[in-house]
Amino acid sequence: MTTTGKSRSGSEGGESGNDSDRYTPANIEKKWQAKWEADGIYEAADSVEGKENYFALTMFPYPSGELHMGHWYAYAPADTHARFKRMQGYNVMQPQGFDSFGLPAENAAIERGEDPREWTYKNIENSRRQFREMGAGYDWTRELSTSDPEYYKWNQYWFLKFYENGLAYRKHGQANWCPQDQTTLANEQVKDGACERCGTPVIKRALPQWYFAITKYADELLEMDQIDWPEKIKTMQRNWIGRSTGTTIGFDVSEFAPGEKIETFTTRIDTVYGVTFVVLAPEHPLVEKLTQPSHKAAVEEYIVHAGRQTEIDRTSTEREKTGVETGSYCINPLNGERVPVLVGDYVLATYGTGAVMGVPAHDTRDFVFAKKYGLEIRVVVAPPNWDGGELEEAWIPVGTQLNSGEFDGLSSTDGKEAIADKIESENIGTRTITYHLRDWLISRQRYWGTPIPIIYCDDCGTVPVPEQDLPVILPENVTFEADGKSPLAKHPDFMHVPCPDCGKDAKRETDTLDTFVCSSWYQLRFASKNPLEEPIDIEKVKQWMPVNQYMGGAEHAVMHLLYSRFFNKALRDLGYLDFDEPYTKLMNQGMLVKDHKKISKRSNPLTPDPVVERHGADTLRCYLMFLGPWDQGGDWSDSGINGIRRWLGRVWDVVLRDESGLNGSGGEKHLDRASHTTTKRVLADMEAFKFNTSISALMEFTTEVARRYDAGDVPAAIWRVAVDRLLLHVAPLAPHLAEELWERTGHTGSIHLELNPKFDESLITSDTITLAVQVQGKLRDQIEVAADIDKDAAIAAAKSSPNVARHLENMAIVKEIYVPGRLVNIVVRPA
RNA sequence: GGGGGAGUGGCGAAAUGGCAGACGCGCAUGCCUUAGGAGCAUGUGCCUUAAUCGGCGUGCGGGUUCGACUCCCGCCUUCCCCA
Repeated sequence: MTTTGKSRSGSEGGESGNDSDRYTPANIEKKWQAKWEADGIYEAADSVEGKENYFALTMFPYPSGELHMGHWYAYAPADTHARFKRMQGYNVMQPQGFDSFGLPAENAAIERGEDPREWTYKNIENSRRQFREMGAGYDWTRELSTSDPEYYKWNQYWFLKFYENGLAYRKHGQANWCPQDQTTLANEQVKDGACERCGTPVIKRALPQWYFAITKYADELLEMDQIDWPEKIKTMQRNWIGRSTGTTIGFDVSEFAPGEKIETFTTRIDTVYGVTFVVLAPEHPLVEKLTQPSHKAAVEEYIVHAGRQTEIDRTSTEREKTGVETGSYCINPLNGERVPVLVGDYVLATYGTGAVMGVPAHDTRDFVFAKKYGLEIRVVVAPPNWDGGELEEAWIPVGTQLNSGEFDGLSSTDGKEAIADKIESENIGTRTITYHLRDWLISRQRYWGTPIPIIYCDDCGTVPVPEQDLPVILPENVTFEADGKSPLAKHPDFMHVPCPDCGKDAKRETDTLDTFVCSSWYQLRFASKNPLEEPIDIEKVKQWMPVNQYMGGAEHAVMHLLYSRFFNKALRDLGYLDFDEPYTKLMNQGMLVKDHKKISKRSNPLTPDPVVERHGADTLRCYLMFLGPWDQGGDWSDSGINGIRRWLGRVWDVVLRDESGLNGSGGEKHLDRASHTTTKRVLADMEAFKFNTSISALMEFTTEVARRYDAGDVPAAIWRVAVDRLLLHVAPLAPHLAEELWERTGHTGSIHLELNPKFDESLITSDTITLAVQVQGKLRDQIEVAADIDKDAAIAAAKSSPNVARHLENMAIVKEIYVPGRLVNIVVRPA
């Protein structure tokens, strides 16, 4: 079907005249977006008679400006899945909002003098518009932005509740400090020793900071049996929490520092008889006391040098391990030996006890260290069949205890327990559980965040802001300088307040909360529609939570997802929630790349708007889902999108055909089989997020429906039912197109409120089947046989094939295999 | 160094242990046409062939099996996470 009189330019949507006959996305998408919103078809009631609630949530975006193609890749398939669940009969609630506090807004202020508030809300507006253009079926009545006072007020509320219950505390300590962003960072935000946001190497800085006591929940956070999450994410969380069981043991140094011991932690107490030195972190408090005058100069120089290194440098396995002697010795409590105490920068003060026992024979790093400094390497866990010779490298696996006093001869597995027993019974140490997980550092020396509701009074100390004074409003008119102080600290009106307890002049806390606090509980706020003077609506939360399906990128595996689980458990223990986990099911989409490279604004840009303009939102949605399995990511190429556009054009064309003249017969079985097979495939694939194969199935079905029409071998009514089925399956994928065609083919009401078609297994099976026939496992023919054929008949039929017979000549049949409905395999050997 | 993915045509990819390459891109040939970034039809893994037949083929090397992209063992490459 071609139109005439088209101009050469603007062939996509600039046509006039016969537009109604052609698929022209621009003509229909805006119309339906407006109508859906006016009709409120995606607004979820908190309960619907006869329907189960289904909370579909996708990690909300940071409004950085434009939604880029990566956002589309995350949100469009997620929206399709939520639409699919709605058509499966669930009362679906799919909200959207904005995680709108954070550094980029503030950096825009510092770099370009833009007001962070204006910048942020302008971006939110823009993102909202783009979500609408995507055709996303969000319940906008639940929208929230975390930078709104009515949201962040409740961050402050939770902070106070945590504080009252010992879950929030302030501590002077070594914090991760990003010199570029001029702020502290949580451990989770340090990647490879650098700031995860800007890549600047992170240094340690002593500061008083606020923490959430997430480590109190370390053990419970390790329990993940009841959540249906990718094993990969669970593993990452387990590794991050990093529970290890071992033994803490003290090495006496009273000879040099009266009454003192060096506490060390080891998971390999079985090797304790092999200790030939002990290493302290340069920051260890005993270094000063233990350094002998003769070694003082060398140690001090070493410590200065170490202070200039980043943690990543210090712990890199590539780098040579260095150390320096203190001149002191300590006593191994197991064998009474006197071993040297060194300072080494590969030991970090912030992990474990800040000191390690050196067992060169059984630890890789200690081995290298001992070789370098000529320290003794004493084997105490003998490798199997060890000849007593020098080791080439440290022996890490299990072995037989040796040089270990009364424990000689035990396997090191048993030795570990026996030695730990002895240490505990003699009170020289204890079994200890340690975690890699640290408490969550939540203070940020930044402006664009939630003010921490604390006041410091000279007389009363740390005083929480009274609940009725919340929210502590983030002031306007602040000055931005990258000088490591929160702009709030330079805002006198904000800072100086009377003490809530005594009324004397006092100062506010000027740090703000880590923005991950905002995203730790937003799902509860989405579930609590229109809460008035409370953080969450407990009754509504019960109706919706936990989230049925959570979707988002795997980059949040150990930050957001862990914090959110912690929040849920903490709020449960504070009496707000009655469930343990926030997200029942988790799906991680993969990364969208272009030319195998990460998409980036500067070097590898990819924006959706031109594609939407040219092909429409439906085409882009479907194309992103057709690229490949969603969880494995996709590789964008411009050329492939035409295939999807053609398919949607074919759907348009076939659905709008006039079937009134159809009155043939004979093709009904074909059409039934195709219909029910398609439904079976699509229902299973959509449920499992396999959008790519769903679309393949629908492409094939589109061809079948057109073929039956062309063949004219089905009655009109039956053909039209198949077309409706096609549209219903297309609806979650290409919502505008399906809605337009649904209306044009005489239906009333939105297609998105319809239910998915069902399938009848008995209509899928056919009377005849094609059997593959193999000889020696190689395909030799394909034969058409009755579907219910038995083994003997199938084999007989196979042998009657001339091509098969040729391969059986002069052969003796060894075995005959029949796989019902699939194939025959004849195994032979030369006769 | 540890943990986890992934490796299949020119490209994106599909395949409960059972006909490898569905579906789509691209390409080729043809049709249509007011010549165009449109539409339709047919073909398209590689080698051989006029065509069949046949042979080869899922990163590499072994193994289990009547039968392996799929399961097992050992490598290689690559991506992500953690050190």
